[in-house]
Amino acid sequence: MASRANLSDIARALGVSVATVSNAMSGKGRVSQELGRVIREKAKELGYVPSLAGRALSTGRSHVLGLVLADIAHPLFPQFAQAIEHAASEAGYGVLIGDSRGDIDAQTRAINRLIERGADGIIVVPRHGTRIGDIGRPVAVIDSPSTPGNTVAADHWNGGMEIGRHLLDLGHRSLVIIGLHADSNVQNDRVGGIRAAFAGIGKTRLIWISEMERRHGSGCPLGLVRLVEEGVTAFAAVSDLHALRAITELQQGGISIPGDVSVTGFDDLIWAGVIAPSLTTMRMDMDRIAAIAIADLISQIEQEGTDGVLPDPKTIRDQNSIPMELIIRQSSGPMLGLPVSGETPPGFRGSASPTIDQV
Amino acid sequence: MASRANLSDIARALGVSVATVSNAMSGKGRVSQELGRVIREKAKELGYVPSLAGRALSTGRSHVLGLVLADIAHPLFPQFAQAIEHAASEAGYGVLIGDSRGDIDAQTRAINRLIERGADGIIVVPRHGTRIGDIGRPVAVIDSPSTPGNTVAADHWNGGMEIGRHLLDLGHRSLVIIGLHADSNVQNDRVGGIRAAFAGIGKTRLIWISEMERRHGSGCPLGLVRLVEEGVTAFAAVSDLHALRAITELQQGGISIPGDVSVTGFDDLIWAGVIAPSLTTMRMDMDRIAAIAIADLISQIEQEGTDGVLPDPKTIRDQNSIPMELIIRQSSGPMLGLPVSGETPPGFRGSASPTIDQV
DNA sequence: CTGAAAGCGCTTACAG
DNA sequence: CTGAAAGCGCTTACAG
Repeated sequence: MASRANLSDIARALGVSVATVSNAMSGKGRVSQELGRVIREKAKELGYVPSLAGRALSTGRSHVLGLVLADIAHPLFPQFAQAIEHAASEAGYGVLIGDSRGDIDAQTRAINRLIERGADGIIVVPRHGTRIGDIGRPVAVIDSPSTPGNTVAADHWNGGMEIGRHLLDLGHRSLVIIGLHADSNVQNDRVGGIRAAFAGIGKTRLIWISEMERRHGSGCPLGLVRLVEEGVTAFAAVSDLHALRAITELQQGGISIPGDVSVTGFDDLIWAGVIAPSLTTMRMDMDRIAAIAIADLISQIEQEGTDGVLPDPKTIRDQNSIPMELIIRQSSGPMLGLPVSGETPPGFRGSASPTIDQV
Repeated sequence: MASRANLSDIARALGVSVATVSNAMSGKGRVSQELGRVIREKAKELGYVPSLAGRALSTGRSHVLGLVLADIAHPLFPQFAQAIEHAASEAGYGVLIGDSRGDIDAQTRAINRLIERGADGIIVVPRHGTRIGDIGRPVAVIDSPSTPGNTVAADHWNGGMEIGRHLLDLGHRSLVIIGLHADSNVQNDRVGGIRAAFAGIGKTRLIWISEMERRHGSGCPLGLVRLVEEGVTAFAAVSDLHALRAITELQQGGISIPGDVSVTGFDDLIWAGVIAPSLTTMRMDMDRIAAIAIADLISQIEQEGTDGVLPDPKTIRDQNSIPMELIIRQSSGPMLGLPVSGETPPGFRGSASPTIDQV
C-alpha cells in the first residue's frame, strides 16, 4: 500500500472496468449484487479512500460548505461551529471557515473567498445590521425569523416572551432590559418579546450598551446599582455576556442576586452554569437549527441547474422558527422587595455551602 | 460569462495554448513578459477564477488545512480559529474544521476525516492528557513547549512566572492556584511557573477543579471564602473561566476584589475586560503562534516526498516558545490585609462611578 | 449487467 | 519562448 489505492487499482485487481467499480462504490449504476459485494470487499482490502478532488472535478461539486460569521471571535461561534460541523459531516460535507474579523464589508469578501475555494454553498450568520445579497451560490442565512431572506433561526421573540413571563411569575414588575446593538434583528426580537410579556403588567426600561459605551468609553459601568435604588428588581440581558457584566457590577455594588434582584441572560454561554449565582438563560436548539440550515442548503445545491422548483420560501420560513429553551438557574428568584443586603431569601435555590474538605 | 471561464477559454480567446496560459498565470514556466501581461489581462477580463479542484487533482495538493480542537466548544476556540484562518488564508490555504465534541478517541477520528477530505496537513490543539501519533500527514501541534512533539505554543511556564511576580509585587504572600485538569500540560506549565515565582518568598496552595467536581458535583462551590478567612489574599486561576468562577463566588460571599483579595486569570477571554472588576490576565500571541504553526506545516507539506531534510525539530522548538503578555486590570491590587468589606483600597485602579445620565 | 471512452480543469515534463 | 500531449481520479452517458 505504498500510495493510496484508487479506482483503477481495484479494477485492475479484479479484472473489471473502472466504470463498474465506480458504479459499485456509488451504488448508482446497476451492478449485479454479487459483483458489487466483491468490489466493495476488495476496495476495503486495499484501503481505498475516494479522491474528493477527482470527484469534485468531474461532478463540479466540492462537497464543502463555507461557514461565515462576521466575527469568529463571538462567544457563540463555538456553538454554531460545532453544530454546523456535525450536521454537515453527517450529510457528507466538510466545513470551511471564513472570517472577516468583525469588519463589515470584509463579510462579503470572506464569502467570496470561500466560494473561490470551491464551496458549494455558504452558511452565514450575518453581522447585526447587515443583509446578504445574491452571491451566485446557494446560501443559508441564520439570523432571526424577522429577517427578510432568513432561512432558519431560533424564535428569539418567543424566547424573550418566555423569559419575560418567568420574571413576571417570580413577581417582578420593574424590569431593565439590557441590549448591545440597536440595529440587531436578533436583539430587537428578544427585546420585543420581553416587552410584550410585560405589556400592561409591569414596567420596562431599555439600555443599549453600545450607545452608552460610545458616550462613556468601552467597559464603562452601566449604572445598574442606581437603578436598583430606584426600584428596579430585575435585569434581562439579551446575551449572557451582558448578564455577566450586570451580575458582576451589581455584586461589586453589594447587591445580592437573586436576593435583591434577579438577572437573566440569553444563549447559555460557557460560563452560565459556572458562575455564582449560576445564570438563568434561554438556549437555542443549535443542532436543530444547524440541521435545517444544512438540509436547506444541500437541497438548493442539488436542485441547482435543475428545472425543479424550490420550495416556497415562505413555507420554509414558517416552519423554521425554532423554539428556545428556558434554563432556570440561581440568578433569578422571587421578588422580595429589598431585603437587608446579604440576607438569603427563602426562595433561594442555591447549593449548600462548601465544607472544608472540598478544598 | 455564462459559466466560469477556464484556462482553455483564455487560450482560445488569445490563440495560444493552455500550457502557456497556465505558465503565465502561475509565473512558473518562462513566458515572455509581453505575452504574460496580455494573458493576465484577458484572464481578468473574463473573470477567470482558477479551479481548485483541477489544480488539486493534478498537483495532489488541496491547499486546504484541517484544524482540530478536541472540543470546539472551548472558549479559546474562537481566538484559535480566527488566528489560524488568518494565517492560512495569507498563505493561500483554506481551513476545514474538525470536532470531536470533547470525546477523546473521536479526536483521532476527526483528524482522519479531515485527511480523507483531502487536507494537506493538520493543525491540532490536543485535548489535555492526549498525544498525537503519526497520522501519515504533516501535523502541527499547538499545546505547550513541554509537550513532546509540540510545534509551537505560548510560553505558559513563563506566563505563570510573570503572573506570580505581579502578585508578589503587589505584596501578596499567600496564594491559591486554581486549575482544572491535573493532566493538562498547559495547566501544569502555568502552575509550575506561578509556583516557581513564589518559591522561597510566599506560600501557595493548589486546587484542581475537576477533582473537586468529581467528588461534589459539577458547578459545586470551591470554598474560596473559607480560604480567605484562613489568610489567603490572592487567587491565580489558570484560565479566565475559573477566575470568573472565583470572582463571582467571592463577590457573592461579600468579599471585595481587589479590596480584600486579588484574582487573576489566563487567556484574556471575551469577558475579561467586561466584568466588574475587570480581570488581570495573561494573553497568548495567537497571531504569532498561528503564523509559525502554518509556516511549519506548509514547509512540511512542500518538502513532502522531497529528499530535503526537515529542520531539526529541537531547533524549531527552541524558537517556538512564544512569550505571553501580562494585562493588568482591576481584579488585582495591592495587598492590604483584610480591610472592612466594601472599602476601596487606595491603590485601586477602577473607573469612576457611573453617573445617572449613563443610564 | 458491464465496459470503452470522453471529459471535468489544471500542471508538468518534454519537444520544438 | 511556446505548444502538444499525457495524466491526476473520478463520473457519466452511451454502447454492447
